[in-house]
Amino acid sequence: MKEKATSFDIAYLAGVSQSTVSRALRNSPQVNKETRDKVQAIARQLNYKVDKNASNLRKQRSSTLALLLFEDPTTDESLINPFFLSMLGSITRACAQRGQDLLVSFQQLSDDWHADYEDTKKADGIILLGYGDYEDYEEKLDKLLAQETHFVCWGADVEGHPDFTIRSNNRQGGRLAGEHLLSLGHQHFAFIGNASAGSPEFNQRFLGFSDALQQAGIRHDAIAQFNAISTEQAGQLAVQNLLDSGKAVDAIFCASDLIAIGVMQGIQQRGLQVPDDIAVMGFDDIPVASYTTPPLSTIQQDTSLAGEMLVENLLRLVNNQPIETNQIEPKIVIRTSCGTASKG
Amino acid sequence: MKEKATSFDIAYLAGVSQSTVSRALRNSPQVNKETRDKVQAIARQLNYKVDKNASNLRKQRSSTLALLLFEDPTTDESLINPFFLSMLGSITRACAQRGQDLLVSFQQLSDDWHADYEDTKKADGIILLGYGDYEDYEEKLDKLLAQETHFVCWGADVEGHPDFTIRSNNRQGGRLAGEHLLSLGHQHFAFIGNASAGSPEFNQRFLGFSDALQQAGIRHDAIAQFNAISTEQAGQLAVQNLLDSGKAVDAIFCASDLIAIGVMQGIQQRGLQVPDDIAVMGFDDIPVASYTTPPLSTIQQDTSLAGEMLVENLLRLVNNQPIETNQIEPKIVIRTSCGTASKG
DNA sequence: CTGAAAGCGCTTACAG
DNA sequence: CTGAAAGCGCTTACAG
Repeated sequence: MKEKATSFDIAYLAGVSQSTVSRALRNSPQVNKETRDKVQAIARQLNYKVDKNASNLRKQRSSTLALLLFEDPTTDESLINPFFLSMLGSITRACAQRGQDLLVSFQQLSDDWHADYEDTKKADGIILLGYGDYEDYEEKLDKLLAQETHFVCWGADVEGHPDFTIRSNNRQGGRLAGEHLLSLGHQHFAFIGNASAGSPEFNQRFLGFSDALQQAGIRHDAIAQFNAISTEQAGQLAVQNLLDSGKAVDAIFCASDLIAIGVMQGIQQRGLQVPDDIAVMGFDDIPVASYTTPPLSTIQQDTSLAGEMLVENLLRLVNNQPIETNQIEPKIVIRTSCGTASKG
Repeated sequence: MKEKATSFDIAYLAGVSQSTVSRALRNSPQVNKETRDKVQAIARQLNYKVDKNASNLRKQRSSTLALLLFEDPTTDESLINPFFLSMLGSITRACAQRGQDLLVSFQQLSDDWHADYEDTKKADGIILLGYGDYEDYEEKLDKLLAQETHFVCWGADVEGHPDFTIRSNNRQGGRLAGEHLLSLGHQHFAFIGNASAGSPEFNQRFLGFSDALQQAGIRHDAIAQFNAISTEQAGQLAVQNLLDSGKAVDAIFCASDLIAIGVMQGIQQRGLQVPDDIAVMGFDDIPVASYTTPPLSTIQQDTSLAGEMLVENLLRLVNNQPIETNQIEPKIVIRTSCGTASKG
C-alpha cells in the first residue's frame, strides 16, 4: 500500500471507465449491478477511499459543519462551560448520524470569530455556541447574515430574531423554577444572574420566574436581583452582596448551575444551610449538578435534543429548506437543594 | 457578493497572472512587494478566501487534524469523561495556534473507528483519546501502524509502545498519592480501579502507589484492591464491596476522580465520614473535583500541556520529524478529602 | 520577478 | 448502461 489508489486505478483493474467507477462507488442506480459490484469489490480490496478534497472541490460541498464556541473573555479560558460541553457531545453525535464531519473551534469574542469557515469552503455551515454578551455579538451575526453565510445559533428568544436561533423556552423554565419554589413554601425570593438586554437568556429566565411569583401575588420588584455572569465566582460574589444587603431571602433562583454552585458555597461560608436556611435552584442541569452538596435542583435543558435540532436546522438552511421548530421545552429536575417538605 | 471570487478574478483586476496572485497571497518572497501589496489589497476588498478544497487537493495536505474520542461502550453515552473534555479544550487551542483545523468525532470501540480520516485526505493525522480496554484496541492500533497512518495516542506507558503514545507518568502519580496518604498518618490502604493489562494506566498508578507504601514497609499484597472502570457507579459499587469485606481501611486511592466521587458517596452512605473515617484520593483533577464534599485531593494531569504535546508530536510525525518528549509529570493537588492533620 | 501550463482526483453534463 | 471530456480552484515546477 505504498501509493493511495485513485478511481483510475480501479477503472483500469475493472476494465471500465473512470466515470463508471465514480458512479458505481456512489451506488448510482444507473450502473449495471454486476459492474457496480465488481467495482466496489476492487475498491474494497485496494482499500480505496474517495479523496474528499477532490470531491468537495468538484461538488462545491464539503459535508462538513463547523462549530464555533465563543466564550466570554472574562472567564478562565481553561474552563469551558459544562453546558456547552454537553452540547458539543450531542452535536458531534448528530453530525455523525447525518454523515457530516464536524470542525471544532473555540474563539474569544474578540477574534475574527466567524473564521471564514464557509468562505474557505471548509464547512457548509456554522453552528454558533456561546454565552457572550448578546449586544456585543449582535453586530457579528448581522455580518454573517449579510454575507449569506449558513449558520444557526444557540441563544435567546429575543424579538426580531429570525429562524437561525435555536433556544430553550427560557421563560417557561423560569416559571417552572418559581412554581417549584413556591410549592415548597418559600416566601422571600432572589434572582442571581445578569438581567439585561446583553443577557437575554438570563433575562427571560428572570421574567418567567417573576411570572410565576406574580401568580402568588409577589410583585416583580419584590424580588431581589443581583447580577452575575455564568461562573461560580460571580455567583459567590453576588450572594455575598445579597446577604450583606440584609434583605430577607429564603429562596434563590440562579440563572445557571455554575452560578448556583457559587451561590451555595457563598451561603455555606456564612454558616447557613442549603436548603434549610436558603433554597437554591439552578438552570441547565450540567453533570456536576448532581454532585454538589446538597444535590442541585435545577431546570434541565435537553442538550441531546438541542444538538440534534441545531444540526438538523443548519442542514435545512444549507439545503434551502424551511425550518420547523426552533425551541425546546425545559424540564424541572428536583433534587434536594430547595428542600423537600413544605415549610411553615 | 453573489459569486465567490477566485484567484482569477483578482488576477484580472490586478493585471497580473493567476500564478502571481497565488504567490502574492501566500506572501512568497519572490514576488515584488508592490505587486504583492496590490494583490492583497484587492483580495481583501473582494473578501477573497482561498478555497481549501482546491489548495488541499493540489498540495496533498489538509492542515487538519482529526480527534477521535472513543469511549468504553459500557459507559453512559451521553456522559463524556470530563478529563477528555478538558483535553479536547486544550487540543483545540493547540491546533488553532498552529493553524490546524480540528475534526472531532466520538466513536464506540465497536465502530470502524479510525474512520478513514487520513485515507480520505480529510486530515493529515489522527489523535486518539480513550479509556477503553487497552487489549481491545491494541489490534486496531497495529492496523493503523500497518497502514502508515499518522497518529498519536493518549495512553499508558506499557512496554513495546513506540513514540506515538503520549502519557502521564502514571507510576509517579501513584507514588505521590501514596506518599501523601502516608504523611497524613494513614495505615490501612486500598486501591480502587482496574489493575490488569487491559487498563495499563490504572495499573501503573496502582504500582506507583504500592512503590510508595513499600518504602514504609507495607507489602503489596497488604493493599486491598477492588476493580472499577472509570465511572462513579463503578466506584460506588467497589467501595461497597470493600466495606463489606470487613477489611480495615483508612485510606483509599482511586484510579480516577470519577471513581473517587463514587467511592466518597459509597462511604457516606454507610454513615462514615471522609476523611475522618476514611481518606479518599483521586486521579486526574477534573473540574468537579473541587466541588465535591469534601473537596477531593487528587493527582493532577496537566491537560493543557498534554494537549499541546499531542498536537505537537502528531505534527512532527506528519512532517517526519523525531518526537522529543512523550511524557508529562503529574502533580499532587491537596484539598481536604484525605485529611490535613496527622493522625494518631 | 512573472507567466503559461500541468495537474491534484474527483463529479457530472453530454453524447451515444 | 457506459465513456470521453470538461472543469472545480488552486499550487508549483518550468521557462524566461
